[in-house]
Amino acid sequence: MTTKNATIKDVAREAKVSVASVSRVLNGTGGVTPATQKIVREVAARLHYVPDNAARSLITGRTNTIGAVLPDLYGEFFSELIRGIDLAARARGLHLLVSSSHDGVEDAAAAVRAMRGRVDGMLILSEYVDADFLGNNLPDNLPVVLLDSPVKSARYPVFNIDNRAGAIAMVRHLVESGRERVAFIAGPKTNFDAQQRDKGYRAAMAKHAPDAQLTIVAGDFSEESGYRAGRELLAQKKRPQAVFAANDMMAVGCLYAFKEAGLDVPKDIAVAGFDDILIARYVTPPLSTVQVRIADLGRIALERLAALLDPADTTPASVQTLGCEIVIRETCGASAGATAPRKRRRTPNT
Amino acid sequence: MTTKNATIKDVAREAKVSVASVSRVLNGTGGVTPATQKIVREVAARLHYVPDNAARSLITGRTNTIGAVLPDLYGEFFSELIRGIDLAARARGLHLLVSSSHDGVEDAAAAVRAMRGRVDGMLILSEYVDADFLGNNLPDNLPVVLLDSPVKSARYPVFNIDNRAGAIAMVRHLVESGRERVAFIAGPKTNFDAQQRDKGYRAAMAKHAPDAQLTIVAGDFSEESGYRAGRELLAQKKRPQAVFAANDMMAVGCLYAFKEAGLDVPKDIAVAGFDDILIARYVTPPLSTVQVRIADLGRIALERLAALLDPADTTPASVQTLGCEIVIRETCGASAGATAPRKRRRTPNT
DNA sequence: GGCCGCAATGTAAACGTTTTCATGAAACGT
DNA sequence: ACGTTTCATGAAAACGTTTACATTGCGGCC
Repeated sequence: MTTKNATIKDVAREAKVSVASVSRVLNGTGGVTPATQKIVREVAARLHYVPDNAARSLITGRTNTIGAVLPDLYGEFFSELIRGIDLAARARGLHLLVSSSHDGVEDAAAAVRAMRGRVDGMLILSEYVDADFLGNNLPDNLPVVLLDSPVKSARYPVFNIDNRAGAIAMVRHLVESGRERVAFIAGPKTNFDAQQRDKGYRAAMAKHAPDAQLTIVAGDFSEESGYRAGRELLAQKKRPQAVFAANDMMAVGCLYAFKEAGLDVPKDIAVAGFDDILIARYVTPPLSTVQVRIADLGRIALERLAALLDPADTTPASVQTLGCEIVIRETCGASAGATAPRKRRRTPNT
Repeated sequence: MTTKNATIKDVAREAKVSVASVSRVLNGTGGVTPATQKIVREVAARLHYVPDNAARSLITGRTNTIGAVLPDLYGEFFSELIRGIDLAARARGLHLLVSSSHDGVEDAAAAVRAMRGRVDGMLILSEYVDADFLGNNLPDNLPVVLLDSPVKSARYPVFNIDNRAGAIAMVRHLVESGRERVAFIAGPKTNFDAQQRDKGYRAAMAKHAPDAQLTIVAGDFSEESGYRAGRELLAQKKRPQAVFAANDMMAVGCLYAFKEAGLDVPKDIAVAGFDDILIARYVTPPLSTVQVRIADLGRIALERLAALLDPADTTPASVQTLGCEIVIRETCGASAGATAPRKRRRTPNT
């Protein structure tokens, strides 16, 4: 058994047919007698023959693989995203090549280039990627779908989360529940989601609480930064009535700061986050947040990409936005209890 | 720019050299005049030339890609595992092809076979995989590293978590803290980790609480099943003094059942889990658990696989076991407070 | 019976690289 | 000045497939 791997030629020789016939049988191309088919299959099975994908890709120009370029694999966001992508890919018989953790535009470029000839299409989520970047680093006929990106191009479909609408809905809820002074804990400056959520916050405040002063403190999406932001807010002369954090981890950190200071959430101050990560449900009190169906985002993006793989596809590229849903839990004053109906409001898709 | 992608021939023609020289320059094989190098590089850059990986793989027999076969991508365990793998792979310039969600041995076999010619080696974590399976579905010269597997073979290195020692350490701690009657919530019967944790529980009870009666209720690693198990335990005539769940999600579910029943954890009953997932820290009270350094497991396994990729490697295959560490938090009676030093006990590696 | 058409099969080119080997030129030692 | 070594370069084979095209054989039809 320490023999070399069987090739199509070995099968052909052993079955006393030509390689073409073997290929035809194994690919189901048709035009082969049932009798020959049987022989070929038997021999192939006996030799444990499996076609070499490199050779096949070379000639067909297809790899049946799609590449996913992500900034990192850390945290629930990416794990859910990749899960959605993987599930959808698998359903279509596509393989998934992941490439993550690039810090810097050069690094990202290398990662993208390294996929040449390895994938039929790419799903890209990276703050370093814009239209120029793609034009310079990718063959121009390679299907690409962008995630969470400000790029507006007729060439690349984009799928975004409706961060703005989600933020607006949450701020509106907070104000309507009687809390005019809503503070905001911002995310990283270069993060597209964070920017959109920031904009949403400002827009909602302008509309629903025009008289309240804006309070925005910096954060970087980490729990630690949320904790610091919480302490900073406590130190202010006029404490806000509610805090809206640009993501859940910061909201959790903020919650700890308030708890530490002896505040009663939500009575003294309300807290809300964004993402609806798993732990949002488990902190005490359970965290109100904006739910993003991340796995769905991955699935939808992959489905679009899969459609693009067919050269006959002519759907024009467009920017699509995925609605989110606010989930009101106890940090905003929802009644306690696991069975309490949660208030939800969904922002529409597209 | 809607031209066909440049090949090495295009570069050669344009640079007025042979394809061999282009190849040599771009691979840094040496034996090329600095002058020619310069020209080639310039032309390559101008044409946006990127070598086709399929062709390269075909001739070199290497793909610089490793495959990761996992049962699912859901939950923190797998996301951490894949993250550890990815990081280590990236550090070695290896790409990562993931394949997940197979339910059934045939499905897994297809997944494994489909990787033929796509990867240089594989990392496999699957309950369906044993030595026979691998022998039947893989070329016998393909490097493979197994994760979390009962397989003992001179052919395949295996990396396991020391579930047994971890379970023993936790049960011992519970008993030593004055709780003799420790109940166990078991995991899925077919899951290797779950089996080992079960064994550890029994061994520890036999040793440290030989007089206590064993109480084992079934579970399936889901929060829901933990909740049901918790209610089942409450219904028993003689309530246990502590509950050790085979994973954290079940422990959390169990915690809810107890909370719902008005019990005081840890005063009335102690609870412990296994895995140390993120939410263990965030539930109230914070959950005692056995910490598994999952990302490390992925990293170490990949490093071993990478070593195997070098045909000169002669290290014999062995089964290695990664120690875990018990983390005592409030569900076992540790003092509250974020800054309280957490009691930890580490079981040794290997 | 010869011819046509069709289905099954085979032959060989092509895919884009790497790499072995041959070639020729330059550098070197005597 | 001449043989020998070294070095840059090029030509061509090889990798394992798919597929366009050629060939074969055979039955049916006139």
